[in-house]
Amino acid sequence: MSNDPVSPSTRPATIHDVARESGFAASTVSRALSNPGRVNAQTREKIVAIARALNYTPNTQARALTSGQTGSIAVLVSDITNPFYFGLIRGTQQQLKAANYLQMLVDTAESSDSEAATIDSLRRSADGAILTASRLSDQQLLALAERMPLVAINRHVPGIPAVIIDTPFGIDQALDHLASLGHRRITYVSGPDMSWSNERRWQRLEKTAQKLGVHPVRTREYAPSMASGAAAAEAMINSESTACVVFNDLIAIGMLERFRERGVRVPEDISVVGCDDIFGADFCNPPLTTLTAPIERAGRMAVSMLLSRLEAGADAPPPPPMLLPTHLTVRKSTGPAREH
Amino acid sequence: MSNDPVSPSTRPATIHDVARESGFAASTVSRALSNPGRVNAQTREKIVAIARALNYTPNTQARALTSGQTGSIAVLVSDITNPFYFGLIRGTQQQLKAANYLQMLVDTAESSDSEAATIDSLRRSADGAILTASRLSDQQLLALAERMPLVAINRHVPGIPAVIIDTPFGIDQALDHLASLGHRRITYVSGPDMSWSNERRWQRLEKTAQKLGVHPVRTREYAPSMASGAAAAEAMINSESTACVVFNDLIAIGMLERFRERGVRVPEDISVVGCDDIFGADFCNPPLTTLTAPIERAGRMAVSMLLSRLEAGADAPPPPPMLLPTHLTVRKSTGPAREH
DNA sequence: CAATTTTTGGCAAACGGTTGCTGAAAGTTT
DNA sequence: AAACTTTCAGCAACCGTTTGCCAAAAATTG
Repeated sequence: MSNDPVSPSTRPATIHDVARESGFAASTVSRALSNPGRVNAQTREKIVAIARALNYTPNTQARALTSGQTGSIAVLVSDITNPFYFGLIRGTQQQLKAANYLQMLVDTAESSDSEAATIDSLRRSADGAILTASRLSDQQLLALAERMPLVAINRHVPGIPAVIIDTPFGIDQALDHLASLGHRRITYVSGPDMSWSNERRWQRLEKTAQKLGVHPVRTREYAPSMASGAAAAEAMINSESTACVVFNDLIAIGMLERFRERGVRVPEDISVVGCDDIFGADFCNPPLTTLTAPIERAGRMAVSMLLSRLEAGADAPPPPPMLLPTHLTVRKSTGPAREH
Repeated sequence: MSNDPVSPSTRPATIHDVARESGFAASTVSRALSNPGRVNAQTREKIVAIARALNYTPNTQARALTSGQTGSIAVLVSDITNPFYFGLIRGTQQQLKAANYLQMLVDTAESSDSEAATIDSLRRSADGAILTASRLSDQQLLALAERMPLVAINRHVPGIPAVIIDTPFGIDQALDHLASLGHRRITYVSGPDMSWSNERRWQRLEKTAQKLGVHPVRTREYAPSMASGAAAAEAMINSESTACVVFNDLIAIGMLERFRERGVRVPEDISVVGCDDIFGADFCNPPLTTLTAPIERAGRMAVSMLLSRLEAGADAPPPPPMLLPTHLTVRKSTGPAREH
């Protein structure tokens, strides 16, 4: 091949260049490229050939202006620091790429005011948004959903399409597991009070524990970071529980570290169950027994849901929330309860 | 407050709505909002007030059409599966957000053909791009750089602005460390042959090892994943080296796992040094001695570099590559060489 | 107070596409 | 062969901004 795959550094060819070169009108070129049935096969062929030769790429901005379609989806995460989101982002990225959409990654780390404002400014640049762990109120969320197609992850608000990882379902398995190992007093190491998932997990734990004749205890809230695992570990040491279920793996792994520093053996002295099965849960020390969540799959589902919603139009009835099951993955951080 | 922060579900206000409401022309509104000096202070105030009341958000697409500025930057990663990139993405995200840019995250997982094509289609939707571990040839990269502002990470091509994590510098420290522990034969566990960083690391290791009177050995290439760590570990076991420096932490952690399964003790039998210090390197078992790279900082730097390049204009001379130092973080995976 | 300069706001033409409408050409039916 | 239908391509308006140019108004100067 003598000619470069990359043309000289002139400005990109427009639809008008293709029109001039081919002798057809711009409108015909437009239709030839995006509305195949609307134009003679021969004409289309000719136009397509010329477009390719000119290395023509439609300008997404301009297209968005009339069609209203931007070809990109915003993915909002509340804290890009949390590895849980990595799986999610990976999932959304895969699916978006497959559907030829672009992913706009946005970190909303701030107050809910800024979150609403951010989304609002995005409304023009994205065809829809995927919200993970949104801090918006139900009303804010609903108001937003009227203005822009939305899918929420791990958040249930009636009327808003959602993908929900059914960790409570896994909680039952975790409690069965712990109860059968002889644990009679189990602490739930709580995540942020504002977190919807956190509340759900605790409620399920409380209920199921009572059924199993196990005594449930709840800690104060801890930020979802490894660092706060240290404090949580101390709290566990001072408690009388022999096992804990932790809001997420990040805190759990932090606790493991602290336990080792303090000479507390896991699982001989204390059993630990995490939630999510993030990257690292399998190779930490000891490997963490955890509720494996299909994180990537959740990301992919959310995208599919959003995309099919875009096709269906906003007036279509919102689909029911999609529940993704979790399962307990037993590793080395759980064992028989210690004797008193 | 009686009125919602979110207006009713009508379509968003345009500049014309603001114009009509305020009695000024659209052009004046435009100038009032984006070209402060060009308009009377009072008029501006009035317009700003009305714009706010109408909850007006400029349409980025339309703006991009005339101004040529999209307000977003593309970040290309070759494999979003690799946690190394998370740090990077986090860094770019932070800096972009601070500068009020949007991040378009793109996974180029494929052949270099598709990479070039992807970037080309992005040219219209982004003001610039950050390339991490690009598989493009030097020429392709240079051609691309003519058409769109670029910053490369960990890739040096003369004429292309770059941020380079100076791992080779750290390699020296690692070798000093290992040599002083009595290791006399050190294996470099190689990453992908095509990787620029991989080549640099090996060359430095080879050179420095010889200076220190240590015998350097190089393995075949391994894919940068935990899974390939198993094979790499086997290779180490069958070799006569007592220590290894591994292309990256991902492989290294995979090796650690395998060593444990095989009953090989780290660091008693074999010492392992990783590269990058990714999430997890501190809590794996044993915690990994590694070359800590300022990953997030690299992301931030790349963004700053790109942004200042956008301001300076493409004709400004390309800045020299920015070298970011690494340092050895000693944890528990390295120890005295075993006796023969 | 006339002449000149500076401010300030409006008109209209882009930017690069899409799309409703129109009419010519071609094909079909009687 | 006339009447009717379908296919196909072009015209022109429009999407929401920005910006060059112009003129009215205001401020400055002589």
